[in-house]
Amino acid sequence: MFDLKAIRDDPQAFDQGLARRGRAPQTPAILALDKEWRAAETKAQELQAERNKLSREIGAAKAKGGDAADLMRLVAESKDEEARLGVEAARLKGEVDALLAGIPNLPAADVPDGTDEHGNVQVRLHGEPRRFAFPAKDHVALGEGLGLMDFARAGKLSGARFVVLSGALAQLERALGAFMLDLHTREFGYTEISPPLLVRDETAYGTGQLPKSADDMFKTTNGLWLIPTAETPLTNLVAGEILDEAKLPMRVTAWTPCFRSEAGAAGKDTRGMIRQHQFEKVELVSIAHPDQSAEEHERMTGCAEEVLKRLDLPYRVMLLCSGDMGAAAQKTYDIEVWLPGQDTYREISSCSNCGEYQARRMNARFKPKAGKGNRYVHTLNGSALAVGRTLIAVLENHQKEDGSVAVPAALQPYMGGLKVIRLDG
RNA sequence: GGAUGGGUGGCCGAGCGGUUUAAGGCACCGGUCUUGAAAACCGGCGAGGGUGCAAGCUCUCCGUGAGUUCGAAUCUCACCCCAUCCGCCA
Repeated sequence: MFDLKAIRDDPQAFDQGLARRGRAPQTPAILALDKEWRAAETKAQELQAERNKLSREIGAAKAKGGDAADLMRLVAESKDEEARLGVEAARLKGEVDALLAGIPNLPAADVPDGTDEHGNVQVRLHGEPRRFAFPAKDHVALGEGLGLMDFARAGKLSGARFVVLSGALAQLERALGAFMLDLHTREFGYTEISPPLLVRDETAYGTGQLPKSADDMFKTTNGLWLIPTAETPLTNLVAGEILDEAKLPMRVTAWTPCFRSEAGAAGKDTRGMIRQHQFEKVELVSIAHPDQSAEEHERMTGCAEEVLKRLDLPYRVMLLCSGDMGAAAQKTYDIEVWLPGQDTYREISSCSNCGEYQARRMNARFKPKAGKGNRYVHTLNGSALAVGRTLIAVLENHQKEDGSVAVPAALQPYMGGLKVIRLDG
């Protein structure tokens, strides 16, 4: 959502921002509707003011035991017109709001221009792409080879894009989630949250999944949405609230399943665990002061990177270009992990600063110590990390020629001291 | 799922058809007093919008949405949420 006043003040800047995202100018339509709405609103309010005044006079007359029939007739005369204008104003405002709600966030100034992922810029590289003296297997070959990753049975239970993990791989998934949570809570000051996995329309709207991405989510028969990411419940924790400035930044984390219908991804990443309807993810969310959100964004990205460092996984950090960012983001870093089985880097985390885009939709504000009024907070979210894809990365990067997999030292305490996952267990 | 009681500003809480312009308190801000602080006292203090250069004027908001009325926080209906009890249940 956007500040209508800012759009009125500088429509050019707004459309230029949209152009960077490859969007057509929106302000002519917005401002035309806005003008109509304000005209209707002003007229309706004038009639309301008049009616309020007359009603007070009626009250006063009746209190004195007088006759108010003339005044009451006067009110009745303008009633239809007032109602008509009121409905008209509400309709126009609804149109403006609907238009604004569908527009993506404007890119931050330091986001590179571009139309797709080819415009992204590498900002950091950590480690070297791993090479083996033997042909690298992908996670499917490794997992199935170990007898611990079963797509056939998952298909029997649930269909495509599901997996059954067992034994040491099920344990590895649990170890990864627990390790990540411990890192973020103990070393980076995040508060662990166990949120609902089903949310209402308003909640999905607040973070921007609705109205645009309804097709990407699963809906229950009683109208709730299965969360596509813990960003949704975590960010909405502060919806409708006026926070104490001293409490910022508020940092929360959760390890949850995520559910995605992958409606537009037919044929993409159909092999293996890369793209599933259900996966686990540890999410970081910060509710930050507007002056500190850029700094918080860097910090959050660093927290996600730390997970990869401790698991000894090579990665690079990409600054997304204007055309490749999600709708809510004003700036996004993707972290891509090296996958030897695919001989490429694949996204394993996405850390975004959403500025006040989500805060406006959620009506999440804080009371500044200095100055008057309330200000919108900035919201940030980042995966740290996507557990399913981290599991893939561990398998592929720590594989050995015989198909066994070394457990990174950081995870061994979470696996009962297990050092190597091998065929016989 | 059934019954009952509730949802009022940042928080607590009164109000249950017309000076509500939402009492009172807490918190917060400014001031007096003080070496400083506390206490006490005085004053200020909800949000969003329209209009205007501005001072100001004005509209909306008491869970949400409809309705009754000249006039609704207050009455009616539906829905949502919370609490308690009962039922069911991991």
